[in-house]
Formats: sequence, structure tokens, C-alpha cells
Amino acid sequence: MRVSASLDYALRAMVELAAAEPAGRPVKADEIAASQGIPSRFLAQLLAELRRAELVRSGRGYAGGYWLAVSPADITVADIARVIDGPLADVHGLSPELFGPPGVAAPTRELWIAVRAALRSVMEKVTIADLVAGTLPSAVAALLNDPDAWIRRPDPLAAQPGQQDQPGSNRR
Amino acid sequence: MRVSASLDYALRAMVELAAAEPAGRPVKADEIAASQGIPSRFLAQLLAELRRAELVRSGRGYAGGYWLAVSPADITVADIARVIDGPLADVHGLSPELFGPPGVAAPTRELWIAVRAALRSVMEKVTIADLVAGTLPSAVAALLNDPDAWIRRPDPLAAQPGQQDQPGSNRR
DNA sequence: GATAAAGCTGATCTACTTAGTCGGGAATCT
DNA sequence: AGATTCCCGACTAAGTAGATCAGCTTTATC
Repeated sequence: MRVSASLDYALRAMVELAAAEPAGRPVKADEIAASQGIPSRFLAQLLAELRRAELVRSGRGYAGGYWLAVSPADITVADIARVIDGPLADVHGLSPELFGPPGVAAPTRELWIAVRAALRSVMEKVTIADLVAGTLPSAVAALLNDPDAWIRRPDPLAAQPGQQDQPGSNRR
Repeated sequence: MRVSASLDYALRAMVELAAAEPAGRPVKADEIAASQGIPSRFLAQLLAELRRAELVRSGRGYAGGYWLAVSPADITVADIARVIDGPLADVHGLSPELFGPPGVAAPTRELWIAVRAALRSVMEKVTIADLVAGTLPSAVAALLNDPDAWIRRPDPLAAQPGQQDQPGSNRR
């Protein structure tokens, strides 16, 4: 899964809005852009999308800016992801349950549905309020307790185990 | 998360190889392409990548084709995904643990690590052998028991609840 | 040995998406 | 009025996805 720059930016912007003091104060796009290091014109586009989806509201002029349209506890990461990036999971263009691989590959459909369910189990559970508080829901935090979750898997193409290349043995 | 056509094709091809009778028989790329409805030239490219990653082996000529290099029980969906699409999760170009969002958005890092862990919990557990058998590991199958896993979420932009558009009320 | 069947490689192509930028307009506050 | 801020659509440059193609090498069969 690649998390797009847009989603990353939008999520961070939402966290900034939720963390703004006093609560509900309009925050300018440029303020967020500066504190989060986001290209400001680009951020403005994302905020406009969030406004059309009615996750934030906006006002113009001197005291203008953006603020959350609903309580941060009622906005999940999935809500933002769906506005910015579309459906959480699709199998090359199709929703997983519409996807019907033929023959012996049919069970791959269930696989993708399970993948979607796994994504939802994190993204629909974590709210903006959780992120501001820095405490994730216990079911999600449980995933992070495994130290293995924090380490990167090796690139499968680098340094094949067992047999290293020898001067004469051409893999080709 | 979008599952690329390449990954879908590669996975289905691997399932076909694992399901081939008698076990270990070379299967031609065109056979797989025909039975799975995959553009055959494109599939050949994917199979070549899988071969370079040593997940399959190949032979040319009359009795040529592809076969699995290791037991289907030892190949996970994640293995294939990493060969075809690269890392399971990255946050606009960075591995989640290298990603360091500033200030108040810092906890979004843990979020993405949790997302990656959730993906791994499915993709590193399901093997090609599971898919051929049609029975997913119990932890994954548990996700599918919830009927909610099978239904699609509504598009957030379609048909806002509560207030419908009225002839005079311009949302702008 | 000729021939046909298969895979191998690298180049190419088109359409789409991503990640931005830009200009001008409209609302709002001082 | 003037400064500030958001609003909107157009534009662009680069990269990726999803193929397609030509020409080559390897291998088995006649």
C-alpha cells in the first residue's frame, strides 16, 4: 500500500486543526503549511476537498481559515482517506466483492476482502482525537506492541540467501 | 490501497502453477493467460520477475513453461507483492518507520506502522497453498466471519445525509 | 539438422495519476 | 478602500501502469 502525499498532508492538516487552541479557532492554510512543511497551494486544494466532504468548514478574510466541522472524535482516518484517495481497497479498479477471478484463483477474492477488513480495522478505528492525544485505540496499539511491527522487511531482490553469485556461475 | 493489475495477475498465476497437475509440471505462460484471462505478453513479463526473485523456475522449448521454485506452503502473498509492487507500505516514498512528521502530527507515524502491521497480518499469513485449498488461516478467516467485511462503504461524496440540495440553497 | 515451440530481453507506447503551480475572482475584516 | 484569506479552474511536468512488439536464444521433435 502506498500512502499518497495527499493523504499524508490531509491527515496531518486535520490533526493540526484538531490541536488548535482555542478549540474551534480558524486556522489559516498557510499556518498549517508552514508548521507541517506542506506546499501551501497544494494544501489549500486538499482542504477544499475536505470542505466539500463536510469534514471541515472555512471562512474568508482577516479572521478566516479552516476548522473542523465535527468533533475530532467522530472523524476517522478512513473518512479522510476516502475523501482524498477514494475507496480504501480496490482490486485493479474493482471493489473486492465485485471482483470475480476465474477458476482455481477464485479464493483470491476472499483474500482481498480480508485485506480490506484488516485495513479497516485500523483506519476506521483511529480518530483524529486519538492522534492528537497520541494514544491509539487498544486494538491498534496491540499491533505496535510486537517489536516486529517496527522493523522493515528486507528487499526480496537484494542479497539472495544461501547461494551468492560466483564469478563463473551465471544465473541467466 | 489499490491492488495493481500486476499483483492480481501474478498472484493468480502463482495459484495456477500451484494447482497444476501433476505437481511440478511446467505450465506455459499462454496456458495461464488463457485460463485466467490475462494478456499473455504482459503475464510473461511478470513471470520473468518472479523467476528473477527465485519464486518460480522456467524451462524453454517444447516442454517448457514455469513451475514453482519452492513449496506453495512456503510462498506468501506478501512475498509476491514485494517482488511485483515493492514494499507493502510506504508513506509517500518513505518506509513508515523512517517517516517523521513534525510537531503535533508526530503520532501519525505510529498509525502508518499499525497499518503496515495490519497488512502483514493478512498478506504474510496467507500462502499459495492456502489459496489453492480455498481455506485461509483461521486468524484471517476470522476477519471474513463478520458480515460487515463483505459490504462496501458508501462513497462519502454521494448523497450527503440530513440535508439534500434544494433549488435555492447553494452549498457554495 | 531443420523446424517449431517456448521463454528472454529491451524498447516503446499511450493513458492516467500524482504532485504541484498559477492566475484571477469573491468574500470578509479593519 | 485595502489587506487578507479562501475559491475555483486551468495548466504542467514527471512518473507509473498497463500493456505491446521485435528480435533473440534455448530446447525438443521430426
